[in-house]
Amino acid sequence: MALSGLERRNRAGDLRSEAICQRLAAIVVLSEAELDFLRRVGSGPLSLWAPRSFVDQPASDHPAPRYIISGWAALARELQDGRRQFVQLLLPGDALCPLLHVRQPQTVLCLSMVQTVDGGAIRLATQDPHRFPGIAAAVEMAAAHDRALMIEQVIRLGRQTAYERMANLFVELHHRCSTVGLVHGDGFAFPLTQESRGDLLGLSVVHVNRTLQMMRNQNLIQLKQSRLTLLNLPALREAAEFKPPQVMHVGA
Amino acid sequence: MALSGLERRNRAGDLRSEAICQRLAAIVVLSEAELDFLRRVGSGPLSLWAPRSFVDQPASDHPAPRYIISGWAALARELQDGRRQFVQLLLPGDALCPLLHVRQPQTVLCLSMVQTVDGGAIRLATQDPHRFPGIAAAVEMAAAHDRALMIEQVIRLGRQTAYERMANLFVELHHRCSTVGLVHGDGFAFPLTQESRGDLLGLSVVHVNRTLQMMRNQNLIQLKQSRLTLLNLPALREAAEFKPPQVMHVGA
DNA sequence: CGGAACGTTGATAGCTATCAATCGACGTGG
DNA sequence: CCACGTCGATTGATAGCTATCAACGTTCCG
Repeated sequence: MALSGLERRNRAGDLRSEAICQRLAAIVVLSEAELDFLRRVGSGPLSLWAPRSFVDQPASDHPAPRYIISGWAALARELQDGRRQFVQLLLPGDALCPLLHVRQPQTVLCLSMVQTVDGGAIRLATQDPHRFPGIAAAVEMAAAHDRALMIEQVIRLGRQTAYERMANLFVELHHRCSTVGLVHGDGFAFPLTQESRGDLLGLSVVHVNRTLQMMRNQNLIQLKQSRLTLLNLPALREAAEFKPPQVMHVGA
Repeated sequence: MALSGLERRNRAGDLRSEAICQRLAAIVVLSEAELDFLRRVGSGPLSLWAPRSFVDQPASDHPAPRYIISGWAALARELQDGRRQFVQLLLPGDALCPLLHVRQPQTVLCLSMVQTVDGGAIRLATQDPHRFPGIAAAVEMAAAHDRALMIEQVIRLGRQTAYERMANLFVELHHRCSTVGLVHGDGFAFPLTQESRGDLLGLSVVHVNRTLQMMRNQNLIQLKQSRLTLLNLPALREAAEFKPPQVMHVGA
């Protein structure tokens, strides 16, 4: 069937904004007008980054945030002797502006092909809470949610064993992917190499591999062709001691 | 000399708010009116917590933040089997509202006697950026600064050795204490037991002790009677690979 | 076919945890 | 005043988790 130019644009925007809409709508109920607004964000110009590329930091002190439409990235830090640590993973629907306001030697590294859209409009919406109460609240709470996830990362690295860390990570990612509609049958695309997983969990590549084998042998997971399936979510949750951070709904 | 009631109140407020004023003024230049405003915050009612006590979480979804006037606390998380991890330390001048908007099993544990004041007025000031541009900007950037410190915590726990972690922590604390005027001659009050240090750095008590001995034997630090002195700050910085996160000054 | 990237496996070393015991400081009650 | 218990710091011995080194297999691609 034929679509007018406007309809096609909106359709494309729909698809592109899907992750953003789902992420924010999972936090606060958004009005139809607000969803429309977010869909228009998705019809703006796209940016593309190749796997392994670094997202260049804008020179401006107050850059507009960008939002990930598809693909995975990581906020990474490298030590002088080459050791590397990922601070957090950035998934579709997440904002890509982690260095805001502070100068620190972090970089944003793309782990797969990454598509982003400019989030300047979303920032403007947050500054007009009268017109976009839902968006304003959701963006604020999404930041609190991200903070809660960083706390999880601290717990993992500080007090959990390799096995627990990995289980915890898998459950967290399942939850996050599920929020933005990327999970199908408890499986989801998982574009991390074992080296990346090591950098995220503070482990060596070799140990990542061995821990993974253990979970495979216990029939807890299946991982092939960059697709991770959690075969026994309850057991993984138990081992991980992971509870998804629950955002509280704010009145007014 | 005699002081009027008002003057005395302001003097007391002065002293009490000192950490808050210094913390925020270190980020953004504050006008005299804004400093006065913060001093009045300090003359409000105090709350006291004993060492080892937990700060009870307010039932409200949107509680007013509290600010630490004196003493140290920690945002802590306990695992089911008793393992404990501190996520971040809370020092004088820091806001004491780390669980905002998200339900997670964290607690705030006082590591020494802690005095706080109600920060409701400060939150109101941040919502009136026209009247208090400096305070609004400073509070926002202080949050970004806290986030940068949590990133440091991730790096420590993920990729640094016990020795590096401890050096990094000491340098960070020196920097933070220095910002709020608590450092005298490269030494500052350090109310953490070795167990607390372990919970913060993801180490066992025994290993904390041994690492500490090593640093003592190298004449890098001196720690007695709950007072930590950094004898060789450059060497510690080198070992820690710590760069204090620099807040960027935002235009308008 | 060669090479690069990634995954896998074995052997070894090393860092850190755990267990246990001792010591000093402190406060309390007899 | 002293015995006692508690808390924190310290030390030694041992175990265990994880890193490192090295080699090999697999897949993919030019």
